[in-house]
Order: sequence, then structure tokens, then C-alpha cells
Amino acid sequence: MTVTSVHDPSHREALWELEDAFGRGDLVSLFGRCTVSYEGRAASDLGAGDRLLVLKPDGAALVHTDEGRQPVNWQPPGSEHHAAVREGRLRVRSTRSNPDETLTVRFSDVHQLSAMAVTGGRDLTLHGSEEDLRTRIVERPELVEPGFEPRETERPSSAGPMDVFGVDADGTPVVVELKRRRVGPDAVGQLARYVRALREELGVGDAGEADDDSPAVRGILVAPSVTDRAAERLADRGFDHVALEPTPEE
Amino acid sequence: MTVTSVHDPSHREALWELEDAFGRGDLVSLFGRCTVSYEGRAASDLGAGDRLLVLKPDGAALVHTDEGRQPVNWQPPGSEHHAAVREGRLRVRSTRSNPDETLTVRFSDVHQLSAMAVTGGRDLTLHGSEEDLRTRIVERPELVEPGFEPRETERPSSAGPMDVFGVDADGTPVVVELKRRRVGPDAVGQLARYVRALREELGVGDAGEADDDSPAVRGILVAPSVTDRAAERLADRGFDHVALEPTPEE
DNA sequence: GCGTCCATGTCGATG
DNA sequence: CATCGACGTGGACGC
Repeated sequence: MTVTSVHDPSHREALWELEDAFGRGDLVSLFGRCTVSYEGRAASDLGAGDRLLVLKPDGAALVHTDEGRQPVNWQPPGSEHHAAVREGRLRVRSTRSNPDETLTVRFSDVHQLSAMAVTGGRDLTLHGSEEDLRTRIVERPELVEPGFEPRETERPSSAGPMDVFGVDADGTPVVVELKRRRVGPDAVGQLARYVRALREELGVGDAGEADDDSPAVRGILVAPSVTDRAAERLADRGFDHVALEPTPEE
Repeated sequence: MTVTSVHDPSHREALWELEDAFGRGDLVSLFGRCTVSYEGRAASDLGAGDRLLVLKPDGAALVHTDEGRQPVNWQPPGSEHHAAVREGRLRVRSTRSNPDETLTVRFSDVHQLSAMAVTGGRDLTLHGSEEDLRTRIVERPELVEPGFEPRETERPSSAGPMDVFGVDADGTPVVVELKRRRVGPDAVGQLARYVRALREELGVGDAGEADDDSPAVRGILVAPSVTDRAAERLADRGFDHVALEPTPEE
């Protein structure tokens, strides 16, 4: 593992190191006093201050202050990094097109620059996602309700793929929308679109005949919990909510 | 400006530096070979590889690989960093409560560690946000339509605050929903909620009497553009779309 | 604390 | 390319 590291370099030294690092495909970490300006989907300016600039070989650029999970400024992967010395400052610029965006970081002082080749080990195994919730329901359908039979996941419809499609104990078609966490009204809207699409497709239970307790196509929202507004909308539509976590309680 | 920087430190040296940096409230950048595990709202594991760990004095922790704008793992601000040497590795752990979450990074090798005090200069001036769009409309209402008069922004309603409330040339109440970029159907749903709330509040134009071309309360979606699905929903509801950018075209 | 909504959201799948 | 939906979304603001 080769790490390059320079302390308090001159702008010219820093420039050399940056260009080498870009050439090697290194990940760069740069501490220094700088101003930052961005122009693209929006535009922003940031006055002088000490910050951390991270430059990735895939084109991503991140400007971090001492606070927050989010960078104060950034450029997405696919951008191109360029460095130069201009007007007595080290200018690092990252540009991309579609949309056209430019991030410019101007360093009056570079305190520390490190670069390292970083490869592999990018595959994360994540548990507790919506996909896990789907798996859990397919394996244990009674968690939705007794007699529920899943027939298909990601079933296509004119409104997009529905998370789980199945039938209930009476043989009534059921659309299940899954959410890994507490949801608001937008999730009910999503479920409603799938139910409407399926009713049209099956030619049953549209607004004209679904005014009693037999909706012909049922909608079930599976989520740990729902907001009040979402509950209202669920009631309006005659949909059900099943409280379920993506992973079993410990 | 004081920067601490060590190259290829022993675990014990790295531990000292980390504890000093935590004590000083420094921002830390740590290159090394590590495994990462996370447990909290979800759970994840990441095998050995070279990565960049950033530790912020506000408690944020970021694990970055060579790719992506997003950290592969992280901990939000408000967490607490702890470092220790365990089983021949440098273990950096960041924990928080509510929800209970733990991020653990275990280094088999530390290649480079830098720490710097980073203060001030955190205030970003951003242009092109939804707020700019609102300002633009209030100053030039004719951009929405001739004769439009804004009366209130962030007007409260039972469905939440509507972006702009006003009246059109005929004196008909208008609810304007603003989006800084192209929107999908959810924005129409949002607008519909506000319109419904206002109709109820004013006691006019509900479903019973709004079946002709006089809806009593109009809804206008201002956004650069809308998706097909959103356009459908707009037409269903009898709402209008006005194509407008958050900032004037160059 | 929860609810709501914006974001330069980012990211991946899909047509 | 654009659309659509998930995300450990994050973050701000209001109640």
C-alpha cells in the first residue's frame, strides 16, 4: 500500500502531488483554508475557512466542514478533476456535463495532502431493507393475514411494479405495498395507483361498484407504522395496514 | 493552523493521536485497511479493504471507498467516537442512541492519519432553491399568469402550509405549489391536499359543485416540467401547470 | 419528540 | 438518455 503525504506543501508542490494522484487513480484527502463556489443545478458560494476536500478517482468531490453528515459542497461521480495554480492560490476544479456543473475550490493554504490507492472491498451486505421485508412475507405470508397467499413479487402493472401480489383467504386479489419504516400519505397514493391499475386490468371493482365492503381488489400497506394523515387516506380508500418490521424484533 | 499527521503509525500511536484529536475537537482523516460493521436501523457488514474514515467533532463518521458521493457506511452527527486497540487491531467505534446505532471500523493497518482544527466558515449562500422560486413569483406574479395576485406565502391550512396563496384575475382563490425541478405525481397529490383543505375552509367548490369549469379554488403547479403521470393527475383534478425555473434562464 | 417537506438529494433498475 | 421508487435517505422547521 502506497500512501503519499505532504505537510504544508507549497501550491506548486501540492499541484504536483495532485496531478500524480489523479494519474495513479488515488483517493485524495486535502486539508486547507479555501473558498468554494458551485454553479450548476443551483449555485452557491462559501467564504474562506478550513475544510477537508476529498477527491475520488471516479470523479466524486466532497467538501466537508467540521459539521454534518453531508458535504457542504460536492460534485457527483463522473466529474473530472483539474488542479492549477492561479492568482497565488491552488485551484481545484471539478466539472461535469448533463447537467453542466462546476465546483471550484480555491486554497490560500494547503495544510496537509494525502493520497492513497484504494481498490476493492466495496461490496456491502445490508440487512433490514425493503427487500428483506419482502422475503420475510413470502416465507411467512400469515404475517400479513391468515390465509394470505403471495403469488408474485414485483408484479408489473401499468402503474409500475407492485411489491407483492397475492390473494386472500376468500380468493380476492390483494396488492401489498411494503415500507421498511413509518410512512406518510405518499405511500398510500402509491398503493392506490397499483390497486387502480389492477382493477382496470381485471375489469372489476372500479369506483362504480366498489362502494360497499367488497372492493374486488384489496390494498394492504405493510409498514412498521403510519402517520395520522396516511391512516386517514387508507381509511378513505378502504385499504388495510399491517404493522410489521423489516426484521423480527430482538 | 495546527495539523497533526502521522504516516504508518502503530496502532498504539494511532490511538494516542485519535484520542488527542477527539480532545481537541479536530476533524480526522484516516486512511487504512479495515473492516466495517454497522447495526442500528438496519445492519451491514463490509469485508477488508482500503478506505478513508472521516471523524468529525460533532460526532459524524464517514467511511468512504474509492467510489460514490455517498459514504459506504456512516454515523450521523451527535454520535460519540471511541478508539481502542483490540485483538491486534485499531477499533474505532461510533455510537448514538435514539435510535440505537453502532458503527465499528476495525483497522488491521493504518496508513495515514491527519487531524486538523476546523472552525467557522460554514455558512453557505445558495441560489436556485424553492425559496428563490417563491421570491421570484412574489416579485413577478405575471410569470404565473396575467392578473395573478399573491396574497400570502406559507399560508397555513389543515393540510399544512401552502407555498403561495393568491387570487387570479377573476378573483378566484388560487393555491400555488412550487417545485424547483421536474416533478412526479406526488407533487400533484400535495397540491390537491391544499386545494381540498382550502375548499373546505372556504366552504366552496367541493366535489358536488366543482364538476364544471368553475372549481371555486384553483390549483397551479409551478415547476420546470412535469412527468406524464403527473400531467395526467393534473388534468384529472383540473389543475394547471406553469413551466418556470427557480432562476431565470441565462 | 413526531410530522411534514425540501434537496445541487443520491443511487439503482428499467424501458 | 428519462422515469420511477428506495434510502440506515439527511436536514430544517413547526407543533
